[in-house]
Amino acid sequence: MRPRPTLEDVADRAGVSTATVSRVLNEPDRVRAETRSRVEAAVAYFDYTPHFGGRALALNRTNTVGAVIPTMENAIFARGLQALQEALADHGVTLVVATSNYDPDREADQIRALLGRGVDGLVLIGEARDPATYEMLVRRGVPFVLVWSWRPDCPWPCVGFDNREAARTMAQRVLDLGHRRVAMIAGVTRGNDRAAARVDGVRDALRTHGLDLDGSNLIETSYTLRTSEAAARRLLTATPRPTAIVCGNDVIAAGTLTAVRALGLRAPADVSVTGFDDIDLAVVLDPLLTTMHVPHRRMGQAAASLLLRLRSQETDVGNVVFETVLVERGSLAPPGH
Amino acid sequence: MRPRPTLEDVADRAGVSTATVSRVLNEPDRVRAETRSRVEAAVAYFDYTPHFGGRALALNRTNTVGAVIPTMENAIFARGLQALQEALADHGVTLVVATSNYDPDREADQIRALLGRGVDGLVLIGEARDPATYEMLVRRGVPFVLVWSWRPDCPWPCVGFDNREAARTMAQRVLDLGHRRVAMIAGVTRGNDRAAARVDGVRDALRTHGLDLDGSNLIETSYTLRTSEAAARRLLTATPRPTAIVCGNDVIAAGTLTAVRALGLRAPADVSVTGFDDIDLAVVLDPLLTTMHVPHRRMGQAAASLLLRLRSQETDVGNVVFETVLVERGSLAPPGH
DNA sequence: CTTTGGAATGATACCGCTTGCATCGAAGAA
DNA sequence: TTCTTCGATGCAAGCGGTATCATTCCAAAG
Repeated sequence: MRPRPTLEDVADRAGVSTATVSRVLNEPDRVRAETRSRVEAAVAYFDYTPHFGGRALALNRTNTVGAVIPTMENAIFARGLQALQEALADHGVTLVVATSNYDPDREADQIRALLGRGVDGLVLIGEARDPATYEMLVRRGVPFVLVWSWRPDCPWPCVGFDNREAARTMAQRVLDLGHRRVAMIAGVTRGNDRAAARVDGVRDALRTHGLDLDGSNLIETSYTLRTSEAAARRLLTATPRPTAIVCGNDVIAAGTLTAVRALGLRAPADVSVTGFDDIDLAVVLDPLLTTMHVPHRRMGQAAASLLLRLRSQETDVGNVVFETVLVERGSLAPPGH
Repeated sequence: MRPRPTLEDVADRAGVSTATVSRVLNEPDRVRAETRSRVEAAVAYFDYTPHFGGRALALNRTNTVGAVIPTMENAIFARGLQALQEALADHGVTLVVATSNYDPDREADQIRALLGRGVDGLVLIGEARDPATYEMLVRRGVPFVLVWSWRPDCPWPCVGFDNREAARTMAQRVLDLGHRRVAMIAGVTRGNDRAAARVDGVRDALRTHGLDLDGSNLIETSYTLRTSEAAARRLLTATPRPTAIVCGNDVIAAGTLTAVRALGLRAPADVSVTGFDDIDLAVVLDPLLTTMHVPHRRMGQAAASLLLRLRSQETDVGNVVFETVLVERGSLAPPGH
């Protein structure tokens, strides 16, 4: 195994200086065609690729952006990341993904790790985090964009939708169908503004009917099948049993449907169930899940676009707000149907 | 926004040389406690973090390893990646993930891209790829490990299980229950040795009963709900209808169950369905999916371990083979039950 | 023929960090 | 007291690129 070829090796073989080789690689037009082809031959001969570290040092950029997401274990973020990655790749930027497992401290660690790795841009999920983190990002001048949340007056560049409003819409629909014993299984709201906003939205809707969410009809759970099934069991074995359960996301809804079945009940006849996010899972459940569709891919693309603009010194790129769409499938029906 | 602090800034403030600061950061024991704490104070003062490029250049390593997976859009690889990432992080190594979308050419591109980013290790899925790619990896001396496949005499370091044998076991079980009209919906086998091995395994089993897989009872499809549902419809509307459909993975099985339901049939009474991989999806389907459990997390951990050893010049690290376990749930039953 | 302008290329100073080697000083040995 | 030893620290040479500025060369203008 020979040592890795350097610019100088290529330059020597082509009989030019390293400067010229560098130019051939970066601004081909600036060198005479004949020279260029000689250099290209030498590059091919060595199968030369620039040394990442050298380049990063000279340019002071890595063309890498990082994303910190809560988890890869459910598909919620997958599609958005895929779109993000593709859009960035079109501009020669690589995406590095890290996960926080919904833990704010761990998220901060991962952000630090990515910065240490020299990312020159960051995509973060949601808005809720320690102000010190924002301060650090601003101080270091690292461009970043927040995805998945949007609210009026968000002070940071963000791409998302109004979780609260979307959840309100969903709950309103449930109420419109005649449900009055409505419960909610929410995601853990600590450090998770999306989960919190969804709770608020459901509460907003319930209040217009003089109802509320409290200890008796609101449970927080992590986004896993196991824990959400347990939560659903609690709700479903209470008296009186709710006629509808609004879930914080599709995974929770899946767990809930499992509990419904396990208890010998039927959805939506005995209890309606709604989800949120509209991941693939929603259409393989039985009954098909009524859920709030979120434009995953478009969020990923928009995040890429904002971030690229921020990277090129553009300031004040604004926000991008998407609409969500309530997708009615079989899991929601009037009570008793 | 001040310019990023450098080692020199820290050194000046602490009244020492850059060499000492570097030592404090990398081999704290080699510097006197009193000096060390002065340096640490200066580091804290500037909130200094080493420049990635500078470090990579001086050390000629990035402490980054790359993984190229087919897709993030289904959960098959998520858990393994998570485990891989955690295990690597314990050793100060960052994981960078890229996706190929099951396209061999694109995979090669992504490998090149990762090498260009200076990864000093690579995790790849499966064994099937252009020999030129292997040659390049060897020539550049980049350590790599293959995950998700294993076969006797695999010439590369790999971590996985015997897909063929596992598929054979599954098909054998189907046959043991009395099924004779058995069909398979496989993943696309081009460039995917796991998919191909699973087909081979099923074929092995069928042959012991004088049966075979051919154009009439074998369909290849991409790993998506939409395409696999379409494939299942084709099989289920043929005459005579198969009494069991062995699927190349759980996603395909989910699509198949959707088709079963859409056609007014019932599983397993009218047709049994089996999956492969045992992702979370398997336990929210109705009926619960009989599938082959694959030790995702352990594969991720083992891959990390092998790769770390290869990185530290260790050679000939061998392979790691896992057993898979047939998990019987509700979707498989004797024909006509 | 000389002059001049511009295009092509070369020489070289960084970029920030690590590390081998030199230096310094204090403690222990002679 | 002088010499040795060794731990602690500094000096400075890279690591592999990029980019500025200087130089060369050639052709067209004078």
